[in-house]
Amino acid sequence: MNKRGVTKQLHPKSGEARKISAAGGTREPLLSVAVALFAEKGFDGVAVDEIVAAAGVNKRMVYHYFGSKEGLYRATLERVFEELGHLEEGLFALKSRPSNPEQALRNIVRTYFRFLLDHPQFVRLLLWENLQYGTHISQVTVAVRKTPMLEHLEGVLQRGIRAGLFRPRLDTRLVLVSLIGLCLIYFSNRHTLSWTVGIDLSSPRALQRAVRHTADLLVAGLKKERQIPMHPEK
Amino acid sequence: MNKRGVTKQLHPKSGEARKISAAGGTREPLLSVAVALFAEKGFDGVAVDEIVAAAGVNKRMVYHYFGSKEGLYRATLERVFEELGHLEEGLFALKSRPSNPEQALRNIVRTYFRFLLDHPQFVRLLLWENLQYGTHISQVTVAVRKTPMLEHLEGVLQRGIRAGLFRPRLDTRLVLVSLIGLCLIYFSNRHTLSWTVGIDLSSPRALQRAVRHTADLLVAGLKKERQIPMHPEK
Amino acid sequence: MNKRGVTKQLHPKSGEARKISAAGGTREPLLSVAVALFAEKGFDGVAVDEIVAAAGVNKRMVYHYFGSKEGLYRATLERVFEELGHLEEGLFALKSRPSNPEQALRNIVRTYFRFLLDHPQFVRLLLWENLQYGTHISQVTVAVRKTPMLEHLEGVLQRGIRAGLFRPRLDTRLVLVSLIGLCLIYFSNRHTLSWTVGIDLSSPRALQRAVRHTADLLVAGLKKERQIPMHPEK
Amino acid sequence: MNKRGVTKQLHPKSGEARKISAAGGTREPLLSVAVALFAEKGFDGVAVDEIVAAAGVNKRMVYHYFGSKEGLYRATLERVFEELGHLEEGLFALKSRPSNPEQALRNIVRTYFRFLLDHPQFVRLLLWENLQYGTHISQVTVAVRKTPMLEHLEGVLQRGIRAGLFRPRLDTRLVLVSLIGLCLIYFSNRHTLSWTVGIDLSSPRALQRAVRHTADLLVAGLKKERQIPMHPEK
DNA sequence: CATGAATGAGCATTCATTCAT
DNA sequence: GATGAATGAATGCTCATTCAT
Repeated sequence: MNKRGVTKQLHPKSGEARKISAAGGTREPLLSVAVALFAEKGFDGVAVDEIVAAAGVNKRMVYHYFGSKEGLYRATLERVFEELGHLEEGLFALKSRPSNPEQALRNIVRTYFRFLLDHPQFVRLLLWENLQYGTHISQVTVAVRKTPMLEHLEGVLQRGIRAGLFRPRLDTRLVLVSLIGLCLIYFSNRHTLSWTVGIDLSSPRALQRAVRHTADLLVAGLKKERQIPMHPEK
Repeated sequence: MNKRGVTKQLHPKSGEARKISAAGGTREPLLSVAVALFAEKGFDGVAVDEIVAAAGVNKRMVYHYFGSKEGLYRATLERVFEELGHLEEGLFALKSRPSNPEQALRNIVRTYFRFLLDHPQFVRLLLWENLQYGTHISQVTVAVRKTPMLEHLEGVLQRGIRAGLFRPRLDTRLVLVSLIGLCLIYFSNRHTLSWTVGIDLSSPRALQRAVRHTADLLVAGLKKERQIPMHPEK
Repeated sequence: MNKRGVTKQLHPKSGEARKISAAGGTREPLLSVAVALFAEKGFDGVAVDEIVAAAGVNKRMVYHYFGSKEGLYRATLERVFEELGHLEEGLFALKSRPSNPEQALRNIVRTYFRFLLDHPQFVRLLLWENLQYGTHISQVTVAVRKTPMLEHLEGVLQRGIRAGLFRPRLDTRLVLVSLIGLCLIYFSNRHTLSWTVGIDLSSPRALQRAVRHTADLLVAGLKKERQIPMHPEK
Repeated sequence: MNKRGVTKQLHPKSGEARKISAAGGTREPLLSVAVALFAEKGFDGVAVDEIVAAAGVNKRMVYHYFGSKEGLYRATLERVFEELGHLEEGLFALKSRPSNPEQALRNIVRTYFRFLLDHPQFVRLLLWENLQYGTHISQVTVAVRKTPMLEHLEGVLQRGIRAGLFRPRLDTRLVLVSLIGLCLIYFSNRHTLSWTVGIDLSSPRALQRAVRHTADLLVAGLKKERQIPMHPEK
């Protein structure tokens, strides 16, 4: 009762040994390939066929495990956003090593840079998602979670303020946004910046300079002005 | 990038007839619709059919004028970057000349925020492009040009440094990157920030606070430290 | 900008001459093939690929002309229901040849049988449609039209009633339903009838007997009872 | 319908309980669901996934018990035709025995109408089958059997003929076909008739009228003509 | 008996592009 | 310059069926 009377041929693969997946290894390959490809080309830029081909998996499995291309994409976001845990780990290292507020702030900057550098797929998926108005990520429960960085930063700022080092009345969330913006820009706009601003960040040295510059800027930017009031600015 | 590498733009051929039909032709509607759609959905997210339908133009015209979908996309980038050029020149020539360095810097921040707010299509196209590693924009001659803002900022910084207000040895390009990052983050990552940081920028008030915060941070961040070294930190 | 970098090959057909369709003959082949296939297998039983293959037409054309498989199906219904016009023609022949009511009725039965016999695709599509609760046909404007047969039958019945031949108070519509039922059953249930009732209608002779039987039954069924009780007539 | 969360009831496993669970096993749910779905949408219109989801049964069971989708379909036909057999026997054994031929005939019509009304699934499966040229039913042994109604009708007709009430030389099989056609048309073509003839049978009253009309027509149609040949027709 | 994972072919539909006029 | 018809290769998704356990 095949639609057009085509005689069904037996699965030709039944003879050969299955390649890698011994027991149930098709979900994982799919997911890890999806992470790579979606990060690289975005949701619209990737074909399901591409993914299954790269994963060496039957196309049907995407729908078996994830329901749809979008389901797979959501699973991808979920998986990658768990990497924020890595940022937490870096954070833990920061916390356990108590330092003065300025050093703590510099450490945060370094940690952020390192995280962005180490997780390019996270960075790119984040940017794709924002360009799509967060449509998909809003359906991923894992992602909707305040970053622990906020709490940490709050502590650092408070200490700095109490020590008379930082300006009072700092809004921690705005500071964090600025911090993120200062770091992320080097990754999110790398390509256009290299033309319009003439800066290239492919070399480790250039990156190091950027980190130092960023930390200097941020630290100074939060500090209390202790100028001997001689210039009537402001 | 073209299927067969054909570059083909036939462009204004028959000299005299072009001037007239340029106004009410089909090239213009195509281009302005393309700007809107490509900005909204990215290159892969838009179908040529969508564009021609919205422009009320025959599909063939895309290939007539632009050679390919990608050609149209490049023309889109070119168009938008051109507009940017005019805008920038106008903005800085008039606005920020007569103030002291700090005010000038604050002006730049305000201007940048306003620009990002007023030109979401430009912002989005820029972000799409970066996610595609600048593949398309590298073929657009117009775009490969230093932003006039760099020169303007250079002037402001120099004046500030000479006045003893800003730190010496500032790398203008890094400062500009920071400036852009500080402003752009509110637009490029608006959606994920609202979750992870808990900040929402849809209200004008929130945006105003963000602008002031950003300007404060940047100005302070560039200032010379005048602290009386009396605190035993570190 | 091909998704996977597949090199595009030139249309291999550009060399050969186009088969049949010189100017614009792809809509017609599609439609006539669709009539045959949909009648044969029903909407769900036919693949679009089947249709385009049989019509020797590119698949895209289905969507170009009809929008969807369902659109093509609707066009099919529309086309086939126009064949009801043929029934009208037969009807016209009947009208122009005035006869007594009984003969007129017998003629209608014959006409109906002939129509059903001559338009098997119409019959089958009618049945498929009814099994789908008339979902598709309700969207075809042409079809929603009272059959002219109703009017004709009304005339015949009235004449018969006035002549004292037929029973008064006959509901023309119910009579028409019965007429249709009496004829259609030989076509709609041919296959199961051959088993459960043991009747086969493949031979012309068997069909002829069925027609006579049906006409006899119907004519007698409408007649006034004139029985003089108890008299052995004839 | 559930993608991964198939409801999976684990069934009574422990050996001895099996004899009992034969009654409430997985074959039965499959079959009864199949009857409903195949009747509703036809063979091509139903997906195996649909059936197993509705039955809450693992897909494999279809192939375990029935070998294929078509096997399940055949089992469906078998099941429904079996029920029909029991029903018919009961119906005619009891109901129509003690009446005079005319009343017996009217009883048959009423009974048939009621049967069609009460067993829409049977009716629809019959129609689907006919549209597929009886391909599947020909492989169902149970179904290939003369309906007991034929015998019953034969008796009624003979009694009527002997009583001088019905015309002699009536072909019982053709009469049965007419009877079926007269009744079935109201169900098989309900949807198109409502348009072309303008008759609607959704109300019980309309149906009652149809039944009376049909019985009148059939009874009269079989009666001996007793007209006094006095009308100069033709 | 029962299950969930797996399969290859096929599904309706859409893509960017080109042709004839 | 402009149009609508045409094209082949995909697109996301579903099909009936089978495998290992």
